[in-house]
Amino acid sequence: MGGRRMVERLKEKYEPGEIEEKWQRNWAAAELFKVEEDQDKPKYYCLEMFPYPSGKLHMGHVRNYTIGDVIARYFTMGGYNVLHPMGWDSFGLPAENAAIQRGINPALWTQQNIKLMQKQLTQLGLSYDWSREITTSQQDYYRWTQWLFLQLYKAGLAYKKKAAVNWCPSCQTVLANEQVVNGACERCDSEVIHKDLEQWFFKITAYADRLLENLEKLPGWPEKVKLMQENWIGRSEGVEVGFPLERGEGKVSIFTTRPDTIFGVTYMVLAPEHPLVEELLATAPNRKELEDFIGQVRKEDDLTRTSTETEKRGIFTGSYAINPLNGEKVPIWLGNYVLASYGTGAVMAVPTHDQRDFEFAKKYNLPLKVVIQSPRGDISVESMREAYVEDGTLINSGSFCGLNNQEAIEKISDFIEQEKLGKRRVNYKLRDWLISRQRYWGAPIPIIYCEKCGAVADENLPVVLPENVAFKPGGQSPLADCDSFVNTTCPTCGGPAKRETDTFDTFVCSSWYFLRYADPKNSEEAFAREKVDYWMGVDQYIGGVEHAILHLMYSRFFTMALHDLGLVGVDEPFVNLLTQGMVLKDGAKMSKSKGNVVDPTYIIDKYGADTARLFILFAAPPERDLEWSDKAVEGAHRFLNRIWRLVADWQDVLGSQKKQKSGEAEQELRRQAHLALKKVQEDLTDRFQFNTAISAIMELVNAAYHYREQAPNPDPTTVGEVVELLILMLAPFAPFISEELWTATGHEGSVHKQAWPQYDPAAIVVSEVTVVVQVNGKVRERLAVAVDATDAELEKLALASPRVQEFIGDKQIRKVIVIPKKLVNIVVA
RNA sequence: GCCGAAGUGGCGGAACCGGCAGACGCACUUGACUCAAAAUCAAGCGUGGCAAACCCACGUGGGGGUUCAAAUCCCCCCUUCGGCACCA
Repeated sequence: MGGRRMVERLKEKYEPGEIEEKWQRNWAAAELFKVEEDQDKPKYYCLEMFPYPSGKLHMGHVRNYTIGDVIARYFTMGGYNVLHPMGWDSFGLPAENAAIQRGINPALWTQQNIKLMQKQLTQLGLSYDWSREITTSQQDYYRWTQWLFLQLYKAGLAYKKKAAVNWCPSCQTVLANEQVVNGACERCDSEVIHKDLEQWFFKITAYADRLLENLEKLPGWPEKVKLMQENWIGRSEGVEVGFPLERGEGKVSIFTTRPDTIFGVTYMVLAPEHPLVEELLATAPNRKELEDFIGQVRKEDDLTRTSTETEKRGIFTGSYAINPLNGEKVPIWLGNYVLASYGTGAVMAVPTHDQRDFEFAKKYNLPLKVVIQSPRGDISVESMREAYVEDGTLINSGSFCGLNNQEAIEKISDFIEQEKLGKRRVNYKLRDWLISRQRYWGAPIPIIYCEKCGAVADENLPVVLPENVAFKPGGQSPLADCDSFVNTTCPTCGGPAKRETDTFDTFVCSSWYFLRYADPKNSEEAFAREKVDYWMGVDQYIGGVEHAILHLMYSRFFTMALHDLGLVGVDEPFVNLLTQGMVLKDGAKMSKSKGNVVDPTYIIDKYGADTARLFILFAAPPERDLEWSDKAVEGAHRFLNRIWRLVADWQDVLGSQKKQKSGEAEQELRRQAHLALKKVQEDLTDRFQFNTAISAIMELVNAAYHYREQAPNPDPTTVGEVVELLILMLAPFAPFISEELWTATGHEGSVHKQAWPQYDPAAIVVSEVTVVVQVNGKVRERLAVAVDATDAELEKLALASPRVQEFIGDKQIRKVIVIPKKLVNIVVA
């Protein structure tokens, strides 16, 4: 405990506005939260997902950053060297829209917004090391985004190809699969259409297996998020089998996870986009009908096309293939329910054991053949109402008859491979990540197209985004029209060449920002490996669950790829992940359109940041959704007032030299303080239960008020210790008032640089406990008993109670269960 | 349709490994202070029974089960939220 010095009296009233502004200034001047690598302390990297600088902080941000701040401050007090940075994910459409609609320069608009938000974050009392601030739209950052892209490009992990891609007509750009939600753009909700375009991709599928397997190495991630990623990657094992065409040389390759049902194939279905279709059309007698069908299906939008609700439709092509396992002739159909983009774009159809095939076969009167019999033996074509998809025994399957179908999957796969009919294959739902965007406000893709040399990497970085461009209301990217940008020379041959005019998806920028924080000012390289290796991985990452797939999977991919290139030591970026719940008002997410938005600035102005923080931490556990309540905010404010008055009241006692007797009341108060400390510590260490930690502090304050009532002459030693502990444990939650009270109680230095206090186990010890006595499981008596009472003594005491005897009456005692220090249960019959 | 999470007072929530259900806060009621109100302090506050209780019964979405003992474990069902959605 530091020495006390004479201090000014605290004002009677708690006035957060004044003190919060004062400490904002003092902390900034003292660079209180600046960190450097330090080999003598354990490091702790605490990170919250950085925001898009919209210019206005919303409650979701407040919650996200408050949670992170409590963790950062708690670990700092716990002796860790804590990295707690903040920055801006500042490329993106809103800046460009502002330019188009209001003629504002996007860079300037972004810069202004950043200023506004910085101020709001500072007001919240967040302990960021602002010297590490990064802005993804600035050259000193995006040149390294470009550089990292080139490293992936050279490693064969970035490529350009023509493909049917998602196009948002409103945003006027392509989208990654992950950005399409129910057939609509995740940003603006417009219906997404398909376009055949040449686009840049990252080969994330090369990491599909690792992204999946590594999930097991992430025990600190919520199961929910891991499951979502697992489903998104969508790994399935099966075999790819070639069905030779009846006429001609070709064959139709299909992918199936159910090779055990291959003897039950009665037809096959191709996607209308399948490359073989054109060939089949040439010889088809019903060519016109087929073309009509294809035209119809292709016209349908994605949502209808892929909905389970949509009726399955198909048409026979007139051609046949041969089932290579039994030589049967199999008609080839086209169908709207087969996806060109998954597997081979063609399926074998087993209507008896696949529900989709069953429905299709029933509709078009295609034959059915049972090849798996249920253990009850009741499966027959005649009695079937739906496909039989359970396990069973193989029938009608040549030499494989009699096998259990699970075994048959292996045996038939082996056979297919031996006979070279096909081979085992793993398929993924995951597609490569489409990273190019037809927008202006993003990092330019550093590629130059030369007529002689083709696509050439531009190593002369940064490729600067030109500032003076014309924004047109049409919504098209102005980069393509910017001649001074487009026209350049080829780095290889020096001849005339043109630049790529697409920019990166902003998710590319945010896939490595956590690495840059380790070395944010480096102008020679993206980051020094030793600095990144010191700070990585992120010990605690905090953000909204809406990034469960997008940002969190892209960042994992990036980290793995950079690890393989030898640029970073870790291959997983985030060790522990906390996904915080939403902030609701009237049961719904706060949104402008619903008119239920509560402005954080308004709350801070009215009650102070400490109140806002305390409310948001207290109202619900962090993972759960939080319902906003004006009344509960006032409750949080009332609590801080209560602490303020207590300390103000006791200021005289603290300064007093008078020794008072330390009696039972003092001992009890001390016990409460150390109990609270233990509870807060446990709640912050094991799991981030801020709500119960705060309730423990509230109980301590209640106990202190109780003591004040009881003891007209409070003991300065006890009061001093209790107040000191109270302020220390409040510090991570409500940093401003804690700092003010810390100073006002005569301490030197910042409360936020103090070591977390250790609770005194001796202070917590009690001599007596209350033991509950039950008769047949119902509580009938409570006894005050010595803590060290033996089981036998407890039983004796319980039976001696007249009340207990009353309930036992003349019944026989069957059993007595004794749980030391807790309970005695007497079982009677 | 499939996968996952959650259902506890008037409300937000607590209850760690099966051991006193409802901590803490909000709302509400009462008392003190005040001419009065607000603020503050103190006390009460699951439902039903009773004049009342320190008494009794019931009570953690519903139904069953395991156990001396279940909010907690098992089975079935209902509701809400989230994710995926013809992935062969």
